Amino acid sequence: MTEAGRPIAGLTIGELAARTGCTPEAIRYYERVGVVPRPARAGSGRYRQYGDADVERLAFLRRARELGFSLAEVRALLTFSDGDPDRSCGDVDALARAHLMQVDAKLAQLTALRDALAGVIDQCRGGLAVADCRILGALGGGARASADNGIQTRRRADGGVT
Amino acid sequence: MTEAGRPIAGLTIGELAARTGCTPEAIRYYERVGVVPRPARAGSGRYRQYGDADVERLAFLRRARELGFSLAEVRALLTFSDGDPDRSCGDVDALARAHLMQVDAKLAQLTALRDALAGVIDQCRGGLAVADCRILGALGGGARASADNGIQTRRRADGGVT
DNA sequence: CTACACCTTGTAGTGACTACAAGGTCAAGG
DNA sequence: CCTTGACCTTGTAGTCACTACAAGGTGTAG
Repeated sequence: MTEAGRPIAGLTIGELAARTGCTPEAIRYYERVGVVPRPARAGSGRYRQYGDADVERLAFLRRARELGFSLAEVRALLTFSDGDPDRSCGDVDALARAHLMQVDAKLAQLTALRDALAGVIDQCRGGLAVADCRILGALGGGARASADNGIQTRRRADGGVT
Repeated sequence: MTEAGRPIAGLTIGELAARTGCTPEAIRYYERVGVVPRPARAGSGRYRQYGDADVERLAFLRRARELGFSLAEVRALLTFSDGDPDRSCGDVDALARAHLMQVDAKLAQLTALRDALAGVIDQCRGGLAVADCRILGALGGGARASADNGIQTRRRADGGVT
């Protein structure tokens, strides 16, 4: 790979960081958890030395993270691309599709949240006294209903839409 | 408050949890970080004893969390509603609006992510060899461009769209 | 009296880093 | 040669909002 231009001789972690948009701390973290391999150390000192392959791997990692893949998913993608290059990419496709479904689900949740929040805000003109605030009312108002409903599910599976 | 029905005498943490949809562990956590006050302990034993006000506060907290407010924001909202009830609720309104803007921004990012991911998937028919996989290509392809651009911003402010 | 469900505290783990401390190394300038 | 200062090294602790677990205490029903 890297068909364009001369190969990069030896990068320090800071240079690699600058080229890939990661921080050196993040790169060391990736190394620690085994998502990127431990690089050679320069003969003279003991600084980490990176090359083209590292730049690519890290750029890949960063892009995948930006697309919302978890580090575990990125690890899987990297395993695929590290493996037999003649194998079918069906696994990669499946992972990406599964992730897309998750993103769509999250999008739906977030949209619902947005509308609920906008609705709550819409009821408040901001000029009321706190005692009559519609936002606080809307947020607090459900307690009685819940209590009247009696005991509900514990251990909810939230989905963490934050 | 609780204008409907008789007041609740004394709830254990488990009962409070069931009524508010939290877990007992989460409630103890909220107490530890000071978002909910330390309750009285029953005279007989040393179990936590909760009442109506706690049910309301916790229900409020949970609803606000479900709307994506951080615990810090919930704390602020609770401080407003704990304070002078005659004060204007403009602060509440401002906080909610700021939060809505954050949600909208996240929504935009997530939508862009979705489209990028869908586009990447669209290029792959799943039958290719890994070496030619369009998904891996699309994710890894930017390394050279980035490298050619030279050094970029470090310490990016990500926005964390996950 | 014994089982059992629930409670108590405290600690450690999650994900994906970030922040800091205390020290080592390297290239350039004087 | 020596110093300065930027960068690197390791290791540890902190973030957020919890969850999970361990080891033991309590309350109630049979």
